[in-house]
Amino acid sequence: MSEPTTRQRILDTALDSFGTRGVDGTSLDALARELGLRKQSILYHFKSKNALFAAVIDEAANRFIEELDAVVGRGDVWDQVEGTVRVVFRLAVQRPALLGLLREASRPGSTVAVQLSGRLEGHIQAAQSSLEQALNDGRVVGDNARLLLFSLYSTIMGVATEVEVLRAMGIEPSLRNLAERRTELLRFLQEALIPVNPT
Amino acid sequence: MSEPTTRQRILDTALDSFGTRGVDGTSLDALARELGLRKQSILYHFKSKNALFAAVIDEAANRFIEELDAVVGRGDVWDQVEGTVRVVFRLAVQRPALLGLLREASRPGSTVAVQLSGRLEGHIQAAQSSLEQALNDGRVVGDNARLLLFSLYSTIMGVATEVEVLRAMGIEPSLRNLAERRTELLRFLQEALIPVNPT
DNA sequence: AAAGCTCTCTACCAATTGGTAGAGAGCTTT
DNA sequence: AAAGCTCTCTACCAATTGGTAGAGAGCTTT
Repeated sequence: MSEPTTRQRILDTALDSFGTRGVDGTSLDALARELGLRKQSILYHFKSKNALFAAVIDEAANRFIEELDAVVGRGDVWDQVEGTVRVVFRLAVQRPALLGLLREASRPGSTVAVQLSGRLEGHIQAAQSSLEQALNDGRVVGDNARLLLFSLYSTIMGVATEVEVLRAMGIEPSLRNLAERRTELLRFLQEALIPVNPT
Repeated sequence: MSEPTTRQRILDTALDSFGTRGVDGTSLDALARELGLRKQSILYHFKSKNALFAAVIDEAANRFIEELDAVVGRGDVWDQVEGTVRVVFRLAVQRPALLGLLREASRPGSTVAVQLSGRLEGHIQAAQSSLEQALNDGRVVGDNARLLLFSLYSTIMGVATEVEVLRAMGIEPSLRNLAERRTELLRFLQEALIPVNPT
């Protein structure tokens, strides 16, 4: 376990801060303070705040892809959905800022959205064609693979991310009810996806 | 049709700007410029930027409730789901900033989240007990009304809001494919909610 | 007509923002 | 040991931020 480089430390801390307080809500001075550095040292490693943001997005994409690759890609479509839910829920506990950053980056009109989607393109394509196949074989219910994938993404990310909505509904997010939430989500998705009479 | 008051004009413009560029991304000077005023006039009507934000959240809650009341509340659970989808999709076209603001306000750690959820409490309660009833009667499939409502919310808001994700999947959001997206969402939700053999 | 209220303005301000210039410490290469 | 490279620092800076103080125009109430 070698010491992380300063550059890597900056990326890590920036990911957490950007993902929780937002990019606009994070000043370079505050970030540097957190790192025990001066802002000018950050600007040595990244030529501007925007360049840092772009690098953080790449970093987040890498982490996300890394997590997904470990679980998704093998097995039936349903195994893949289940694996994705498992990954996303684990991240919601271990690294909530990562999901927060994805949320920030996918805000309408975001400048880094294109960059991020480029990084995830392969995974999106793979998921889509896997879903397409399952639709043709009748292993999954639906008309349009792309739109179905979009609904799946929205549901999973929303359920894992919208903790304030959860609070508004009188459920304090906790580790104790996390498993229950995940089970209910999986039940919901299974109901939506899996045909009753498999042919 | 009477002239709107300056106060109302500020609320309207602030809602649009906060909802699209974010609160941090909107300076009082920029807002005033858009209104043809000086920032000090805004600060006359609202004692601070934060007070303005709070008022905008209330305004957004009112508009949202108003839209929902016009469609939801009568008919079966499914009619209510369908009505909600219709309302949210209409807003996504006519007033995207309103949905953007809800998104901004429900960010994890948001200070106004409590305020907003207070305003929507009645509606959440009504939806929940309506869903509870339907679960008991077997008109809807599921275990837990609250968590089911949470899944529904996540799916509907996500599908209506995540336009950048849609782009990442190769679908340019347009009015032309909006109807298709809504139909697919409704099909997905129906599959998830409505039992195959109604007893 | 005088007094008061509503509202927008000009004139400022301290703090914070992202960013530049360049010094200098310490290690590595010649 | 000299020269060069990597890295962090101090010293600044112009622009922008949310906000205060208070003048004054115009309408309404007395």
